[in-house]
Amino acid sequence: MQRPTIKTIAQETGLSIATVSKALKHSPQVRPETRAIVIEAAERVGYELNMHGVQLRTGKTYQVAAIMTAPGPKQNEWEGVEYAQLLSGISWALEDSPYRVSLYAVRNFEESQAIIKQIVSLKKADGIIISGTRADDPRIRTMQAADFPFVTYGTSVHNAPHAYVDADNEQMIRVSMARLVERGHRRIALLNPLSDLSYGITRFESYRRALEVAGLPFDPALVAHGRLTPAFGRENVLTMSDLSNPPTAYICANEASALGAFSGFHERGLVHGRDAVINATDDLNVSQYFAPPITTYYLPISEPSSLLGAYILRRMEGEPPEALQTLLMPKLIERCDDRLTSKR
Amino acid sequence: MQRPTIKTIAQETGLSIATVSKALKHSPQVRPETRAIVIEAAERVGYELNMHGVQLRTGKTYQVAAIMTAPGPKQNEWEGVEYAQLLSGISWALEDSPYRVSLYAVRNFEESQAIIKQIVSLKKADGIIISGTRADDPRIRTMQAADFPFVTYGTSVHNAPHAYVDADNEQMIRVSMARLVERGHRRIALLNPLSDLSYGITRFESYRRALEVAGLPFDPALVAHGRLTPAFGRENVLTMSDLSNPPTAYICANEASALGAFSGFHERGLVHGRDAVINATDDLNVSQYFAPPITTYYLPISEPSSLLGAYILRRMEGEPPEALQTLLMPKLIERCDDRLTSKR
DNA sequence: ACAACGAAGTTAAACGTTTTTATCGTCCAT
DNA sequence: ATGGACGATAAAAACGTTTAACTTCGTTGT
Repeated sequence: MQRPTIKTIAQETGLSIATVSKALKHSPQVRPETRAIVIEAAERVGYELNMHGVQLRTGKTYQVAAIMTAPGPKQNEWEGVEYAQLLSGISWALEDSPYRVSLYAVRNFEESQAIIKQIVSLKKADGIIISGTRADDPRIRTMQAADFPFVTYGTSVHNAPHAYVDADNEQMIRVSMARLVERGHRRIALLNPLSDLSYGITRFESYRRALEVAGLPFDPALVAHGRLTPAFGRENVLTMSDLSNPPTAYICANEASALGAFSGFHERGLVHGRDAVINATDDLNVSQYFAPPITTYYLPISEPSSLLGAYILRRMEGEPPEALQTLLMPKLIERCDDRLTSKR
Repeated sequence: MQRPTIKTIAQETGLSIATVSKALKHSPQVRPETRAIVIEAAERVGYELNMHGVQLRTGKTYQVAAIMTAPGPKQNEWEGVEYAQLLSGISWALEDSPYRVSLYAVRNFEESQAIIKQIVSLKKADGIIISGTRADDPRIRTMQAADFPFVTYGTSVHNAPHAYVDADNEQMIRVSMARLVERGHRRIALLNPLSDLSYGITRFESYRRALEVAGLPFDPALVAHGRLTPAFGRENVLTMSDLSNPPTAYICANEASALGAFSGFHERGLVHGRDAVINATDDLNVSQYFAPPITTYYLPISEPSSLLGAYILRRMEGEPPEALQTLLMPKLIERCDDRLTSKR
């Protein structure tokens, strides 16, 4: 029992394989009645398109490469956990298309660069989705130079525009800073991602501007850049709370570092709401389970992920990238008043 | 500038494409000198094997399907986050092979069943990796019936043996129960995964046996089955702590439910170490950042994930499944003494 | 009435491999 | 010298699809 091919249908209907092929893809060159016959026969024999034939003939792979930068296997840290939901969101967005998600796990930026060059030059996929963009990202230049469809999770500044999805980090920090200032905070710490990441820069710049607007001085001791692990959050709370003039609020870039910040509070005997508060950016809705629950800017990760999937499809169809750019504003969820109960 | 093929090399060397093909795959039918010439030419023209040709010819896909059961896009909960690390571990294990990880995100068990049937019957992959196994898992029967290579993350009881990797849940619960009993606990709650999951059953049975060994009564009110979200942990602490005879220890099946349990403690004003303690199974090393840090049975997820990758490769090579079965014992990390400071 | 045309199919080539079968020397035993 | 065996390479077919080029036939305009 061989798997049926278009040849099977051709024999079944007495037509040629060319006509069968055209009928199945709704070519206008074949009469509706003929098409009906073909479709009927296809269903009867249980025909399913064999992608390998298509791929060889057309050169298309029907694969979307998702590049996932995760820490090395030795390094077990709570980092990059949101990738799971990101990937399923993308996968679902491609569900009704012939495309599949092909996963490329890389350890660092250099590896992702190498993988992307390979995918582009060897056409191992029809489209690429990357995250962790830098302001001037060489991977983006590679893909643009080859006119290769791609979407980034995160913005960048390039001469040629590209498709992207991102949280609106500028607005988020601006709103968040204004809110804290309004609640009496004068020393606000920023726990930021690595400074070469595009959104790290955006957040930092927005932070500085917010300070200026509020007429507050900038103190470099209140800003940390690093990999957003719990360890990072913890260590920075430990050092910053030892300052002669410690911060009364910490803005954490994700929930992992916020959890670590709590751990630092516990170590130092700091009480959330009395000595200082923690705000976070959250995409897994986990900070509602912190003790106490904290105020977060919540962007359900399903939103950007399904957009990423939709955008890569449209890019592969040839749609210009200008129309495929979205900044999503996270929703403020106030779980704390965030005013300090006793002035330090 | 076309991409070079074996035809290019054939012209370059004056040999036939058949000889070139054989030379490149180290067939003994070709003289070493001839092979050297071929290899040299291949490198000179920058030849790379075109997978589409071999896929069509051989019928192999060089894809490993990873089935990932994640909650629907609407449902943003901290669940399944360990998939990210699981997937990268698998991806890295396949790195030096020609195989790639193809991702299939499904919403529930039924969907995963349908997808697997499709992959098997349409040969959309050469191997499958699944998780969330049930004691008697219809997906496993599907794959076994078709003699399709697969590895499961989680055990099952089937007449025919299959390749699997899992944590040693039986031992883990046994050790963990004995340790708590030794520290004076008489009312121990079990926050368990859904009862149709194989490891849920294993854990539950081990729990009951441990109670018997310790001479303690079984109280159904101290056992909960459910999706291991923070909400699950929280709600069960809330209801169980309201019992007239509440538990003094909670064994949580993962770190998400442990976090939720802490949230429940906070809500009820319970103090960890005084009123009750929480133990957890951890694979992301995150419970060290809880306040206070708790005792966990830690299995770095990189271990099972790289085994999964290695095993699926060996299964696809035809190795019998009996040799590809591993139970990993998590490491006990005591971050608390777990004796209650004041008898309730 | 006839060239030109268009609609609807067919033929055949092509994509890049692998693999079965055929060819051609060379060497050895008889 | 002749036949057979063997080692190394070549020729050709095949995997399933798409598509350019061609055929056929009925219709249309002059």
